[in-house]
Amino acid sequence: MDSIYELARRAGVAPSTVSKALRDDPRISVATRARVQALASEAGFTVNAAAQSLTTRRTLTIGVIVSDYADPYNGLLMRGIEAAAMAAGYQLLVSSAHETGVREVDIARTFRQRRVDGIIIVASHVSESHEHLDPRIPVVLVAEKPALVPDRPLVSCLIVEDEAGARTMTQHLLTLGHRQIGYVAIGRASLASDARRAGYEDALRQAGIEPDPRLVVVPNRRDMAGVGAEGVQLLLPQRPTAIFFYNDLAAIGGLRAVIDRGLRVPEQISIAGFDDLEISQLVTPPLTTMAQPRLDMGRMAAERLLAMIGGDDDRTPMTAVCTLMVRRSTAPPPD
Amino acid sequence: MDSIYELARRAGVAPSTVSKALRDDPRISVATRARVQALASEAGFTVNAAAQSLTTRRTLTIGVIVSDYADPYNGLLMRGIEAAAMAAGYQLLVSSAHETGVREVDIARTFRQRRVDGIIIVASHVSESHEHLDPRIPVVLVAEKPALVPDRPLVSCLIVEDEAGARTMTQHLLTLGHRQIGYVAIGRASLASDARRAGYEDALRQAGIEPDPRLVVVPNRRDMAGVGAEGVQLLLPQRPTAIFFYNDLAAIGGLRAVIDRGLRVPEQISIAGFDDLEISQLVTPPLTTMAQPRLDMGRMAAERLLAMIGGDDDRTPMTAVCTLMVRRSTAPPPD
DNA sequence: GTGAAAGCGCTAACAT
DNA sequence: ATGTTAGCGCTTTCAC
Repeated sequence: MDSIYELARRAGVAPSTVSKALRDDPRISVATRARVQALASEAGFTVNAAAQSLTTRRTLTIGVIVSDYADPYNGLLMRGIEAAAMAAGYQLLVSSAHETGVREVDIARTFRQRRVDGIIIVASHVSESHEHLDPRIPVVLVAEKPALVPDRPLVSCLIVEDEAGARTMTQHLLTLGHRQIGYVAIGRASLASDARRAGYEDALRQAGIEPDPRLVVVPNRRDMAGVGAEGVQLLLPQRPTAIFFYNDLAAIGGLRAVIDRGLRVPEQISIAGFDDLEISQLVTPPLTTMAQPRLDMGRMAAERLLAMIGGDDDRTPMTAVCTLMVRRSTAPPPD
Repeated sequence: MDSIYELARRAGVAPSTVSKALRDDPRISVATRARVQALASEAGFTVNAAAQSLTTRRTLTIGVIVSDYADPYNGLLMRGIEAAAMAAGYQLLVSSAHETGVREVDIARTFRQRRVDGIIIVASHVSESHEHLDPRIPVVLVAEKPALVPDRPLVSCLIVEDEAGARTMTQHLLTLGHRQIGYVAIGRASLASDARRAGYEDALRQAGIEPDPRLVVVPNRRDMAGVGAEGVQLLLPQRPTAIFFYNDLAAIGGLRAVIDRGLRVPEQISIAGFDDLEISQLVTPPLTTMAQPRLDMGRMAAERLLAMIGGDDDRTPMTAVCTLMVRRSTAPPPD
């Protein structure tokens, strides 16, 4: 029993009738629909999706490229994407672009081969991957810079307000009285890191402070916690009273390093991050950070993609608004 | 250009020749193989996976059921699974069983419908899900109790040494001199939590201490950090000098709660977890915990599944050995 | 070394 | 309300 023909035989109807009945097509009488469905579930029969999509030309599959499964930033995003996708009857084919640059091309190729109905690229330093993608299928880029998003049909993006968020955070630190504020960027080319730095410098200038380039460091370490630790090491000689890190993971690594040097947070030095990971409110002291509505972002991305799959081509970038979460890692500077 | 027929026409050969050429079948001359492949990549052509799997009866797809994308426990596991799967040319169709119990049936159904070649169920309190699965396709259960794993063909499992790990951890605390050791379990039925409790009690008995039921608490909160916090609240009146938590997330929540009550860790109270999440070495103080080789576990699970897909039916449970990571959250009790 | 033909399991027109 | 037929795009015998 693994085709509709067999079921049709058993039910004493035509295959096409079974096909329709199984999809609850109203052209089939309620009675036979029920009968066929009962027979199917009794026999544990499910239509073969491959055969189905061969005729319908839709796979009901969304390809998701995620930077790394182990990056806690992605979790809620995935949850949001899945929620919206599932609600619309779509499944997720997931691939991570973890490290390996080469692999992106492969991912793109597999997605093509599988004829996914659309693609979501999450939080990538993977920006180039969409260049390998089939231009006929819709793509949504999450947390990508508009500058990197080609303005072409079926390509949409969701922007995080990095610059504005960083400005807000820096203003928070300025308001507390800090004047020596460091920024820890990340090494590999990251427009998000650049944008956050721009917001940081902008806030300083608005406050009449000329940004001191020695207060901006770009660690070489590849892991985020390492970036934070190295950032602290590079920055401490400049005697900052507050350090703003590219993201929470770096901030938590930095926090660890600062504490290990015997400094007290926030009494002697303030620490701030960006992202608001679930863990950030649990570290000691709880981290002041900019929250990103990641669950909603995932949902928005998936919904936009579904709209594009449905034929809509609204490409206006979506925007995720960040919210300042003031916790205990920031306080006025020591006198 | 979206079928092999068109390509065949352009190449001036038969479709079946293209089919073979594209798969590098040695029966086709090197010359035509090269020509066809060149033509294909030039035209951006890829074979339709649906059509392909309709004939071959393989989808090269592994269905993965993961408890929750946002659970940091799963990240490395997924990474391991993907690494092994990709290496063998398989893709991952991922679904989370986040909360909603009902959904498992749906996931099972979609996996059936899509004819995935095998299924990996990760870290589930989702244990019943395999009951809905097609008995003809291989399944690997990760971090499941053998007791819950039906002994039937094509069902394999990877066991975490919960009891032994918990015993080791408790012995560590005993060795430090603790006598009043609390255990924070989790509310929802969890054999892992039960097993860890058993190991904990066993170690106590071995040390000549009769386990005190009042030192074991089962919080009601649903989120892990909340479980930890509530556990602390329930346990503190019993004046434990050390608390062993079901897992790291709970331990970190508990750590937060203990510190918020003005207690110093580890000077006044020791804290221990289980799992060794990436974050656990970054909290303050860094957490003493049992490490699970999660990356390898993922890899092992996938490799076993691939073996089963390949026809092997070795069902002997695989075992993940845990390692004690002594960090700064544990120390001798105060006098 | 290459080709012709049948069939994988389904859906979509088009009958009836 | 149901049945017939012709594909969807591929692989697989089996011929040549």
